[in-house]
Amino acid sequence: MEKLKKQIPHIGRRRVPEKLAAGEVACQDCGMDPMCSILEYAEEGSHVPEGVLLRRRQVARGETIFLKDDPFRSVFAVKSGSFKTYIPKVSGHDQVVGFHLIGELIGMEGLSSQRYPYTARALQDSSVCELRMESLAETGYLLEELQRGIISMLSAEVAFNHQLITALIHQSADQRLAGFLLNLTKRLYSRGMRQVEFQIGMSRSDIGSYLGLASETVSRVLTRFQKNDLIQLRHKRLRLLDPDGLREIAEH
Amino acid sequence: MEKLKKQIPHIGRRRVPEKLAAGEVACQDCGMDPMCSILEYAEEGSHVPEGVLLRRRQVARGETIFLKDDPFRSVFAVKSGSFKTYIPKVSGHDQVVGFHLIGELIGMEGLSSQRYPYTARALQDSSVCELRMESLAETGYLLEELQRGIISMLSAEVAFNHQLITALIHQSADQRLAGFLLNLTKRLYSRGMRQVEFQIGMSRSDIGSYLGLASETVSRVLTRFQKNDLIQLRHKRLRLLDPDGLREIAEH
DNA sequence: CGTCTTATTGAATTGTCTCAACATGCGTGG
DNA sequence: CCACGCATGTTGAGACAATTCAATAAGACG
Repeated sequence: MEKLKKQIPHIGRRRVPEKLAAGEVACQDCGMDPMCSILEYAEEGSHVPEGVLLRRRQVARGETIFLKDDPFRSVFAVKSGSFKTYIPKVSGHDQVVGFHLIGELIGMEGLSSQRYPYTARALQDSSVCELRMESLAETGYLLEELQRGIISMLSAEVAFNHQLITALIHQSADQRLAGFLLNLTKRLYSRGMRQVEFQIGMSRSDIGSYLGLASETVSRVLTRFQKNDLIQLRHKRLRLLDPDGLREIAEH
Repeated sequence: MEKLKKQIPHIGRRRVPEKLAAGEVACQDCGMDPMCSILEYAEEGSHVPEGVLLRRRQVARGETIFLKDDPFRSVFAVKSGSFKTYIPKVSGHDQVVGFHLIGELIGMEGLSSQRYPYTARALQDSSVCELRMESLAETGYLLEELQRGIISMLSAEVAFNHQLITALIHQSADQRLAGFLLNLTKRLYSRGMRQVEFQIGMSRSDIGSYLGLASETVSRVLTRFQKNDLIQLRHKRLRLLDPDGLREIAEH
């Protein structure tokens, strides 16, 4: 990603100054930025058709932006709010496969099969930017840089999943949750969200599904963390009081 | 991958007929094939430098082809034998993150960070082909088709990992092992290995690490499968006697 | 042929799940 | 704006699958 910027250094500077709504990620902190940059740069050559990049669509809490097995059209970036991606199950509980925070991308994994492998639903009122890969492909317009960005992102995703798998396998409920909380705040921090307190959109059962725990276990562990002054958790507002303590637990 | 072949239909036909050593995967069944094909095709234009594609290096059992955090150089394809990839842990057991059978690729995930995220070790005497991405990149030679192949492979990998995560979370030891055995044979079958009996290179603890089970549990379940005439397992030779029975268990 | 590693089997322990009751929050409509 | 009802979260007790520890058996390899 950073490499990409170095290759096209004039990008970013020439970007139109943006007005940030409260709680929105800045473009330079957004995961879509490398691709947006390339597209905007390319626009001068006017090869990019209209409607390839749709900016800041509002998505209401509970709304889906695509369903599992929908034909792959677009990659989305979360501008504000948060999403969960999950595989719907007939037998009761869905399987949550990911949380997508501010500045992160959704839908990339549809590239191979040309179908989305999961449903994406807003956990709270959110907004997204949409990159219509379909239109891009149709015009035969798939810049090498763009592809490189995609490759970079996908291989990062794979690495992250390896970590997740390792975590799920060997770690106790305490370790998983400590790691999860640290991961959340780390991700938000890297996107420029530097508050001490965060709104976590996901429910206990979402977290449980994602981490392979019963929602009751999630609840129990979180209250215990709270009793030990590791975190503060009121309703859906989270504050890490003792990140080092959590790290201690996560790494054992 | 298939799409790739359609786009360049003359590829494959023009390939030099190869002599297959016993137990080797045929080039047309190998995961590297789309990339090899492109490279060979391109050779006529003589843009590809020497030494980008190294064919059939022998790797002895127990030997590593790269270590975790080594600088990323190449992607490898397994021509014969099998490999495990794992994250070494100071505290005793390593975490196995993947098995790589005949015709499958290793190392792709190093692309993003430019370092290998795991160590790759031969489970038995094996041979590999090596694609030196480094040299490719240096010459500025990164075909769009090649990139598309990589993207396709990576997003398939992500999808597979989602499945794996789901499996690890909700499934019992029996289900995981049944699924694992079916997956192994399915992969071998798709690479042209059609024997009823296979040499599985991995130990019980490798399997346990990979599936998140104690090696004792793996052992117990496998012997139970054997008692129920689902499989035959002598030493390291495996035969599926009742795939439907296994499917029944895996899908519950 | 003996040694070292890997696999099997047994018995006791434990972390997490399930089931269940209760509490709290949230959105809706009156 | 409040009251109601449903969804979500908390807490407790019992059940159970898989782990751990341990002892033995069976291969692998020089």
